[in-house]
Amino acid sequence: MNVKDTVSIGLSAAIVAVEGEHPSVLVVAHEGSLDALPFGPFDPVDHRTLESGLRKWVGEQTKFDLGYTEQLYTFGDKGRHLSAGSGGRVVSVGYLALTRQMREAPGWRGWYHYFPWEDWRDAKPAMIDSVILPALKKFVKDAPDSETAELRRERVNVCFGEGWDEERVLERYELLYEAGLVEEFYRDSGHNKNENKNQGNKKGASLGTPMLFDHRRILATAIARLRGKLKYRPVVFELMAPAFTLLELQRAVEALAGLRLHKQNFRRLVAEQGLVEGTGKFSTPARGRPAELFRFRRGVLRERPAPGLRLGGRRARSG
Amino acid sequence: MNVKDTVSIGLSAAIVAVEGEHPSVLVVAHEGSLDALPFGPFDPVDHRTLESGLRKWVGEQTKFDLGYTEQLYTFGDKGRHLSAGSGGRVVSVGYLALTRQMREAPGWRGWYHYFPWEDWRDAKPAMIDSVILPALKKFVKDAPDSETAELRRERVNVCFGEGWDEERVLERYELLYEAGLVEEFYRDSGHNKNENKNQGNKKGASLGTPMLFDHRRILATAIARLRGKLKYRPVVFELMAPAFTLLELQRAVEALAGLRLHKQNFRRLVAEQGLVEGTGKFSTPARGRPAELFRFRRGVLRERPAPGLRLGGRRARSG
DNA sequence: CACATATATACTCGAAATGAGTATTAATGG
DNA sequence: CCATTAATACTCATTTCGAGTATATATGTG
Repeated sequence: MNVKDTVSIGLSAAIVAVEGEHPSVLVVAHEGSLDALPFGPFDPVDHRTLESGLRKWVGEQTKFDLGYTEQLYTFGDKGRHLSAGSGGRVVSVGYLALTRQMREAPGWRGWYHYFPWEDWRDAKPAMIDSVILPALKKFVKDAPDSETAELRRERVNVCFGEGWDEERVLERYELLYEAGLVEEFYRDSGHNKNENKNQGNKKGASLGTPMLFDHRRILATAIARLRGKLKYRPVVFELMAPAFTLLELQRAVEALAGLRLHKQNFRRLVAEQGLVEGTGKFSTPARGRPAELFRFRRGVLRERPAPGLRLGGRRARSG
Repeated sequence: MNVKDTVSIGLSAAIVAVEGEHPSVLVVAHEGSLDALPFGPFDPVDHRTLESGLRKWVGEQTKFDLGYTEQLYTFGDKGRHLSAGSGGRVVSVGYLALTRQMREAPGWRGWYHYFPWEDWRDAKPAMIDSVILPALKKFVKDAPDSETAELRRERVNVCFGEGWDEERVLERYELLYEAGLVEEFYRDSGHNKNENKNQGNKKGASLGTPMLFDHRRILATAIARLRGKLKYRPVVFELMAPAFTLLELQRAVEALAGLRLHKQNFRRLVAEQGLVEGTGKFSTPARGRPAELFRFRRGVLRERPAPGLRLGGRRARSG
């Protein structure tokens, strides 16, 4: 068997935590100073399942125990993984993992560094109108034929047009990739950045912080999945301390969704869903009225078919 | 490199079509006469992406054009997939694929053969009360400790208790598997069926038709995913002929969801969403008033963020 | 032809969920 | 006492949903 015919399997994990208003992902330092997700090869001899292989590698590299984990997607695109010329084909399986222990591990980095266009909490990110849309317009115009142009136009509209859908993180990243707006595109294709006409950014700087291999794509998948899951599964609580105020809970959800929510309605929702129960204790804030501390009510899982926080209320800051 | 160290990648597909009221999946005959999903190797040299590899061999083997495809899950469990003595490890990537051409290919089989408890269109399947729930009650009672019992009770309630959630196909299958109610459990564990006390079915017959390896699990994943997707993505149309009546569309959705829908509301929904447009032509039924033929409006994709058929209306037959 | 049958299509109506407020209360620091 | 910060209570119009009733248009039968 030729080395070039072999397939090896890479396992990568997007390990997510939220500290206050900042959703973060654990990254490891790497060659070329590129951020990378903790990853390693799957060893068919040592590892009984894909997930146990992942846990082993992550444990060795980060000293972290993974709690909740979920398989995301398996990527096998030619040319998307290799930068060094080692030859064999790599198929990579991505995982999402949630944890609340953030400790003082040095590797945590806010995920909006990698996806600055995904944070709409304060306002629509200016870069969308100033950089992204003009460049994508060019991408549509430069399509080889009118059919491709129409397809591209539709994608641009779905991804960045009217009605922001916070779940389409992956679709947006893929579109930006294909349009040559993220660094990884040039690395993967071997083209020089300045050759590309679609380049919307004059200075040659790409959008967001790039990552090693296809790790940014995996992270995009993780964020998309997590944002979707929030709505019908009480996953936020995996990221919260055992006791929290309702505002802290709301801030965490907002951080993950990249949106502001209507405070009163958020509370109504949480109360009606029976997701939490009061502890009788209260927060001691520096200023302002103390809020009651709540804990997650495990019972919901028994009662409700789909307990989650269907967001919806996209609103300007009101509290 | 030792042969035993190599990993090969298998691609399996749940290829789904709907004929009238019957949702079907393409299965291939196999050793031991067990039904199996079509399975093909991923070729790292020929195939640019996993999905293109899938399309290629499905096209070669079945002469079918896949429309919509979606990756489901990647399994790598040791011993769970025996690659006929060749020794190497197989990691299998499962896909859901939709097609409308059913032709006279012999391999189509209704998916409720494999999951008879999932079809609630006529009524709640009697086997749930007569066989499943008693057996699961026993499964709860036989738990090694009270904590496990409580967990099992919760799962039973979520899966088969009040409020049927048609999307939990995989959860239900996994529960039945663990409770020893499906054939695959005995095959995988090597236990004799009659040893098991949890066996709720006196005759020793298991629930539903078993499949090769973990293919029934993959199919359960496919059905669950498809049922979920129906609600926010216009995937049904991938399964419909180019022109169809609204009742045909409704029947197809009902077949997939395993539920009856309220006819008038279904029409209202379809109309409001702008999912279809009339063709001006009419059906010519044997009896009854002819219905207008509709076609899918591709434009929705441009206009709506999440066009789908959020079902909801679980109702007795009314038309 | 009248009529049973099967289906399509239109319209109604109350209940619940949603989105966006206003108003009031409880704490703190100066 | 008052400005600030946040919690909490309550209101209200709009939309969506579930479940009907009513009527229209075809066929084939006695």
